[in-house]
Amino acid sequence: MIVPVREFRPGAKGIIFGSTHEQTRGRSGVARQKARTSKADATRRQLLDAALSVIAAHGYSEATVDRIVEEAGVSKGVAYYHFSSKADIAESILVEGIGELITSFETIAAEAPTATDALIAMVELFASVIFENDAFGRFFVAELWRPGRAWSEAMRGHEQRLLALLQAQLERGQREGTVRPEIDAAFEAVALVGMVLTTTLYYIGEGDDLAEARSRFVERIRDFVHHANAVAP
Amino acid sequence: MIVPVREFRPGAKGIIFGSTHEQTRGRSGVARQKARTSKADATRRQLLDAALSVIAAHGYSEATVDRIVEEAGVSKGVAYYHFSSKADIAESILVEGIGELITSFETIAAEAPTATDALIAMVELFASVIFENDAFGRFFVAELWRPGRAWSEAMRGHEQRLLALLQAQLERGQREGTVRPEIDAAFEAVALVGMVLTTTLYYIGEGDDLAEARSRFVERIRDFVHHANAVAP
Amino acid sequence: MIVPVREFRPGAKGIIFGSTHEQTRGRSGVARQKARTSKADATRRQLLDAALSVIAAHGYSEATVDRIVEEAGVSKGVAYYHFSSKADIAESILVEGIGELITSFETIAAEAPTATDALIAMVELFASVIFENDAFGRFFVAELWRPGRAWSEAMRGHEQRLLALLQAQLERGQREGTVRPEIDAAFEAVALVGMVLTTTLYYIGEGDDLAEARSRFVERIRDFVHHANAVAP
Amino acid sequence: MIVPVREFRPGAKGIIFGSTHEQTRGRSGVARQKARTSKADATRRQLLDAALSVIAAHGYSEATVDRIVEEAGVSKGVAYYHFSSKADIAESILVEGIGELITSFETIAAEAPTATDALIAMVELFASVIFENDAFGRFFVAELWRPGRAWSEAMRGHEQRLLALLQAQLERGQREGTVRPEIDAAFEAVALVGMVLTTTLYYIGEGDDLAEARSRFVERIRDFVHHANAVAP
DNA sequence: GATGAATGAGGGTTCATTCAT
DNA sequence: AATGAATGAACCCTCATTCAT
Repeated sequence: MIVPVREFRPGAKGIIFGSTHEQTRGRSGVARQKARTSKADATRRQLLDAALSVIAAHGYSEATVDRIVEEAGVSKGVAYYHFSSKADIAESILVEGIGELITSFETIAAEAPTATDALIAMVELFASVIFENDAFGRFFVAELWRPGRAWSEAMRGHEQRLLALLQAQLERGQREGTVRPEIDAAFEAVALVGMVLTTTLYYIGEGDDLAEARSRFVERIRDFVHHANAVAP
Repeated sequence: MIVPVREFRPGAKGIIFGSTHEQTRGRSGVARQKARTSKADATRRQLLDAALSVIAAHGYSEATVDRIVEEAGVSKGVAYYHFSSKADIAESILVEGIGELITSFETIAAEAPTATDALIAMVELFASVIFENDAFGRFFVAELWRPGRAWSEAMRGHEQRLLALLQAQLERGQREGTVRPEIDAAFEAVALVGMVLTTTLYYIGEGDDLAEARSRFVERIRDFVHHANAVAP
Repeated sequence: MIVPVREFRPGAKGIIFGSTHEQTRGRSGVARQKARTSKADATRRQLLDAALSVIAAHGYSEATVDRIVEEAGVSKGVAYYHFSSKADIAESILVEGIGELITSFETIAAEAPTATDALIAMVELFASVIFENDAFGRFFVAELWRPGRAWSEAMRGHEQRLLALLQAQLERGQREGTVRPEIDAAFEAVALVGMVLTTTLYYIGEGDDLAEARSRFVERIRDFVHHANAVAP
Repeated sequence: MIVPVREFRPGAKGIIFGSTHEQTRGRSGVARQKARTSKADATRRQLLDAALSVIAAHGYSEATVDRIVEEAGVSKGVAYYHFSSKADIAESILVEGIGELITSFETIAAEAPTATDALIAMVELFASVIFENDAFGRFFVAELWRPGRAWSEAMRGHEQRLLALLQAQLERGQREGTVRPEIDAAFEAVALVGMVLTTTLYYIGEGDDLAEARSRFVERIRDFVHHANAVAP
């Protein structure tokens, strides 16, 4: 019995769920203000959105600040008013995005009746999110294993928490007797993330009819994960 | 009964199997000559090796030609004598590396008695290769899904062939009744590549005792793949 | 009766008449702005002036951007902020310079009472301009017949208009009965430009006392042109 | 009465008259040999021909040694065996070409019955030569007034001799009473060269039917020169 | 808060020239 | 005589970042 994924969705906000404003406080020059004006906030959000689309299209290194501010329709100066560097912009995107994922995973973990339900819901949510925001997905894969990337501790921590949440459910499943005991939960968590990410992007890249493809895709991921992990009936 | 993977290995040479020289002829300015001197060939190989290590450490964009030639111990000019651009160097690495993988996969496909044997051998070989040459693996993951990458048709073709070889064995397995019929072979092939790549790099990154870790790792990949695909007994 | 050339001179400004700023708007990255700040405009002009002097001294190919910005006393970056390339800088000079010549020629054409007056005034003005700004003259000759030059359509168009203005007066002269009817006006226009350019530069190169030399020189050009074209009395 | 130009033509040889080998001795490494082998000579000639065509097409600065040796079908090493530098190659072309012109002019000067005959013959020959070898003509114009050009004394000397030969005939014409006494012979010589060069190239550039255009063209040059210089009847 | 002109280090690439073979 | 691999100085251009206004 699968927990309906939709219910786990937090109120729409943030990068990956298409929010329009507010949320994580950066460490930028504006952070000291108790309440940012909505104008400033809108500018910040515009910059993040523009940055995400530019980075998704060309990769982090090839994305230039010029291009980002042009896409955002603001001047170059503001970018450096709201963020301390180009890396700061990019990391904000990643941290916010993964943060949302973590929040959702935590909700799922807390509410799902069984480990199996939780795992399937997590994988499905993950895949859906990437499917609907491939810009973020593309950036995520590229950075996750990019050699020499220099994101902060915060970023590393976020990655670890995301993996830990999956790993925890796998271990819970082993205790519940629904996940094969010989499985290495840490290994499996990485495998899941890698697989979801790569297959999703592959599918999107195919240029199929997305609406139709998505449900088939989620079905496949679910099936794959199920068989890979489930104790034989 | 598993076909011993080792026997499929072609004579050690080339990028990913640690060759020392010779092999694929590039399309560089020098390519028209019938037989490059071994000296020139050595220089070319030095450049490729140096480039691979630099790119693996810092990523393609951050890798500078200056750094590559310094590592190779040659002048900047030769790099452009042997290759037409920085991208050409990088692509040569990728194409040669994937080319070797393809060759090995083809051998496996031709010799393995069953689809299951072939699949396991392929995945095992793939994982082993990445495990032993993480520089190549790192470059491969980074480029495979990098947004806006501009490798040539040749590169695209190589990727497709690699996936096709896996897909073919999955389909063969379905015909042989050992791979679940509801599986989408194309989807599965992508999932396998993504999973092997990401988990391998994760493992290497952990900094464990590699020698020991490797056999456990290969075991896990094999187990995962088996359960995900095999028809329940 | 010769129309006094001086009266045709438009208000002194621009490249060839020694202006200090403003005027033609380039098609550079900054061009979309409604009104550049005078500071930015000054920088742009400094770059053009510096470029002209460097190019005049060493030729386009030998002129380096480094040298130009050094001469202009600005950083390398601004050069590319105001212009899209080295070629763009050079072409701006040419286009602005020829543009001024065209404007003057048009004024002369409109005001001169006879074709003969117009022709003499044009040639005299042309020679004077080159005489006083040999940097521009040198660049002009070099580029006008340089093989493989790749200036834009705008540049080609300007050349054509300049020649057309001369040609029109020659034809007018033929109608007025003061220019020999057997003359090919198009051919003659080219001959005039080539001759003025080459002889002027030759004279300047001689290093004579310029002030004195100039009037003798203009006299000779005028005499030469007169005899070459005039209907015998 | 015009001296038939054709008779002044020296036996076909050299750059501009389409010779096949031999002639001016360079200061290259081969110069000490009393008699170059015909093989070496052929190579040298191939290089000069290739260089001329490349330079004519792209200009001196844009012409690369690589391109020249490729066009000549020889290796890069030989180029530096036969010539000391790229500039040496280019200058050899210029010096040989102008040298032939000088020789022809001297013949004309010695044989023409009157200054008028000589002048017309010279201009006609000059125009014909450029007309038939526009590669040389293009190179000549480009270099003659190129700022910062650094050809040797030999080159300067050749230019001076060419001008001097024209100037001498103009002065002879003044003594003979056929050239207007008020003309400055030195000035006029420069004007003639500049005009012939520029109009010829203009004509060639037009892409007209060359065969037909040429005679009309020569006629115009002759007419122009005649009227510009001749004492009114 | 916001602008856009300015900076300058450094990147990829070209090319005349040299030299071992 | 000839080859072609190798050198390295320079060149054009990019771009993250700063700062006066």
